[in-house]
Amino acid sequence: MESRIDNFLDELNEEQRKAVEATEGPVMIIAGAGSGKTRVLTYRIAYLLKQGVDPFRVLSLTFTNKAAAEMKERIIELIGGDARNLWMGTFHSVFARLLRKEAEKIGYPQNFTIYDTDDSKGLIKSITKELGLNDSTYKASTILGRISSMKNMLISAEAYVNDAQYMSDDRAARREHFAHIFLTYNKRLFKAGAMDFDDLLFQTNMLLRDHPEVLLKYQDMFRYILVDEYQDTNFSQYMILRQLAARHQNIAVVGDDAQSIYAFRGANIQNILNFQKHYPDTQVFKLEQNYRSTKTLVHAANLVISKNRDQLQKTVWTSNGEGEKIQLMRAERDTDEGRVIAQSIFNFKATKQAANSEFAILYRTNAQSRSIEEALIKLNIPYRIYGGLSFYQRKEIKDLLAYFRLAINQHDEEALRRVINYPKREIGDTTFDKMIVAAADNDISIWMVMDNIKDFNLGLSPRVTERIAEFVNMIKSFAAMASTSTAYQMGEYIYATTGLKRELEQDRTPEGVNRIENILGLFNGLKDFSEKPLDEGVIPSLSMFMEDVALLTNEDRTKEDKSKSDKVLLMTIHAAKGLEFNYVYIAGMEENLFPSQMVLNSREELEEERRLFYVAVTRAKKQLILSNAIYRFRYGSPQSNEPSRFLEEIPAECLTNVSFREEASEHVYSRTPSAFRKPAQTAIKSPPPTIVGKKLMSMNKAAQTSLPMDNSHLSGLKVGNRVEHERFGQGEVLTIEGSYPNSKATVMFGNGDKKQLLLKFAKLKIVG
DNA sequence: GGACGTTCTGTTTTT
DNA sequence: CAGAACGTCC
Repeated sequence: MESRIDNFLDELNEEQRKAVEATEGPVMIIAGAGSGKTRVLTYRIAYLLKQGVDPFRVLSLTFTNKAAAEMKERIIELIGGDARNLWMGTFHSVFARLLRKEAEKIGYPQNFTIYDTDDSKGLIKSITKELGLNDSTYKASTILGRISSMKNMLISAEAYVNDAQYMSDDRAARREHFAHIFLTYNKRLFKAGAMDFDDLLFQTNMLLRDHPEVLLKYQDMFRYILVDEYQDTNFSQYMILRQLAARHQNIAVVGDDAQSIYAFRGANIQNILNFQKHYPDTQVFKLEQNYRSTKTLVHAANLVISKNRDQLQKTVWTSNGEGEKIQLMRAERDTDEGRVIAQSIFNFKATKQAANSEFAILYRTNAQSRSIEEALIKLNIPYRIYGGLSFYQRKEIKDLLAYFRLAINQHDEEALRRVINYPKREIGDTTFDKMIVAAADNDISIWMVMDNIKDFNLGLSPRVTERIAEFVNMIKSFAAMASTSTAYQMGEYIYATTGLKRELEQDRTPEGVNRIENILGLFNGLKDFSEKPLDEGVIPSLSMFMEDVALLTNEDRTKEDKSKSDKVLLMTIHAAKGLEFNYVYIAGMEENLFPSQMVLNSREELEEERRLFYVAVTRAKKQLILSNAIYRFRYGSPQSNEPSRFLEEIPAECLTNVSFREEASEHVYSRTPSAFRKPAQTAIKSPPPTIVGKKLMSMNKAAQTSLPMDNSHLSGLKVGNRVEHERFGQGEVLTIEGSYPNSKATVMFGNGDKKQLLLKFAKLKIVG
C-alpha cells in the first residue's frame, strides 16, 4: 500500500499542523468539539514515528479501548505495521499490563485478578456482614464510592486511619467503622491476589514512587507521552503522568474542559485548567474551528456552555452552512415520547433519504431506553443499544469466567463465592460463612481453608467436607492444565467438568437458550484467541485471555458487524462522547431527569451536567431533535415533570416546536393529574447502627504478608503456653491436636474468645 | 441446605 | 415495577 506519510500534513489546518509538529516538551492542545482532535492525535503519532521514534517509546493513553483500537488502525494506515508496537490503550489496561510485569515488586502474583465493580461490592457486603454492620449506613455502593475516591486521591487505608479529620468526619456522619472496612477490604483484596479498578492506578503510583529503578526504566521507555481526553483524568492518573514525564517532559495532552463529564468518578477538571502551572514551558494550541456541525448547532452549543463559570477561554466557530433549526417535541408520557421519536426518524428517513446509522438517540439514564425500543420495534426500525449491560456482566458469562478465574488464581474470593455452590454441590452459605471466619482467624485465603479443610474443625458433616475436597481437586486439575492447554481447550473442559453445561442445557426456555448462545459467543472468542499465531513456544493460554477481559466492555468485543449493520444507535450521553451522527435525538429533556435531581445541590455539579448537555448537542452534524414527556413512570408510578432548564438556554432563534398530533396517545388516564405526585421525600434515616455479632478487630494492624509463611517456631507449642496473636492479643493454649504442620490449637484469648488456629498459618508468638 | 413466598428498597453517568 | 433481602417451611 502506498504510504500517505509524505503528504499527510497537507490535510491539516495551520493550528492543527503546529500542534502536530511540536513534538518536544510539554504541549497542551485545547480542542473544541468537532475540531479534528483525533486527527491531530493520530497524525502527531504518525509524525513522531516518521521522525524515527521507535514505536515502543510512545505511550498513548485514550479513554476507551475502542478509541485506542481505532487510532491504532488509522496510524497503521498512515505509516504501516510498525505502529502495532505502540503502547496504546486506556490508563487501566496499559498500567494493568505494566503491573503484571512488575507484580512481584509490590508483593502481588503476576496472575493477579482484576475485580470489577460487582466483585468489589460483593466483597464489601461480605465484610460488613461479618462485622454485623448490615445497616443502610454501610451500603456497599456508598462504601465502595468512598474507597474509590480515596484511592483516586492516593490516600491509602493506613493514611486514612491516621487522619484525624477523616476520623472525626466519619464519627459525625455516623459511619465510624468505615476506616475499618477500608482496611479489611484492602487486606482481603491482597489475600485474594486481586486488585480493583482503582488499585490498578494506585499501585502503579506506588510502584513508580517506591522503585526508582523501575521509574527510570519506564521514563526512558515512554519517551513520548500522549493523553487524550485529559479533562477526564483524576489525581491518581495525573500523578502517574507526572512521574513518567518528569525526566523527558515530552507530554502532550489533548482535551476540552467544556467536555469534562466524569467528575463523579474522580475526574478533576483542574488537571487541564492548571496544566500550564504544572508544566511551565508548555506550548498551548487551540483548535477552535468546528468541522462537524452546522452554524445553528455551533451557535446554540456556545450559548449553552457560556452559562458555566469554570472554563478556559475559547471561541468555537464553523464555516459550515446555517443548517436546520433544533426541533423540540413534547409528548404526553414516556411511551408517547418513544413513539414520537420513532415517527420522527421514520419521517426523516423518507424525506432525507437517510440511513438508520445516521441516527442516534441519546438519554441521561439507561432505564430510558425501554420505551424508545418498544416504539422502534413497532415501526420496524432496526436499532442497537450501545453500552448498557456488558456482555461480560451477564450471569452465565460471569459464572463461567469465575471458574476460569479460579483456574488461574485459586485465592480469588469473589470468583469462589460465585461458583462454590453453582451448580449445586451442597456447599451452602452456612458452610461458606464458617470458612470465611476460619480464614479471617488464620489470616489466610478461603482457598487455603478449603485446601486444608480436614485440619479445621468447623463442625461440617463428613459429606460436606468430602464435597469441598472434590471441589478443591477439580479446581486443582484445572490449574494443572493451565500451562499446557490453549484457552479454548481449557474453556471447553471447564464448561463440561463443572456441570455448568448440564445445568444450562436443562433450561429449555427462550431465556435459557439465549444464555447458551451467549456462552457459545464466548467460546467463539476463545477459539479465535487460541488460533492466533504467537511467538513460538508460547501457548495462547487461558490466563492470557483473561488478562484483558476484566477491562473490556462489550463495545470492544463486537468487531466487524457494526460497519456492516445499518442500525439506529441508542446510548447514554456519556457513552456518546467522541462520536458524531447526522441526526441526534436527546430524549427526556426534563427537570429532575436531565439535569438529574441528584445533582442540583451545587454549582459545580450543575455545571458538569451542563457540560453533559453540551457534549450531547455537539454530537450532531446536521440536526438536533430534543424531546420530553409530561408524565414519566418512576418507582412504578407516573410523575409529572417540568421541562428541563437547559431548554431555556438554547437561543430562541435556533429552536422550533414540532407537534405530532397524529401520534397523540390513545391512552386514557385512570387517574386525574392531581394524583401524579412529585417523588416522595426520603424519610429521616434510622438511628445509628449498633454492632451485633462479631466484635471488631483491632484497627491498627494490616500487615500484608505474602503466603506461604514458615511457622516452624510453633512446632513445639504446648498446652498451657501463653501466646500472643497479631490481632487477638494474649491468650492461653487449651488444647493441641495433631502434629505440626497439620496441628491445630484451641486458644482462649483475654476477652473470653476461644479460637481454633491452624499452626502452620497462625500469626502467633510463644510468650510463656 | 434449599425452595419458595413475602417484604423492602431503590434509580446517574463508567474504566 | 423489579430485583434484592429476608423469612418460613420442608
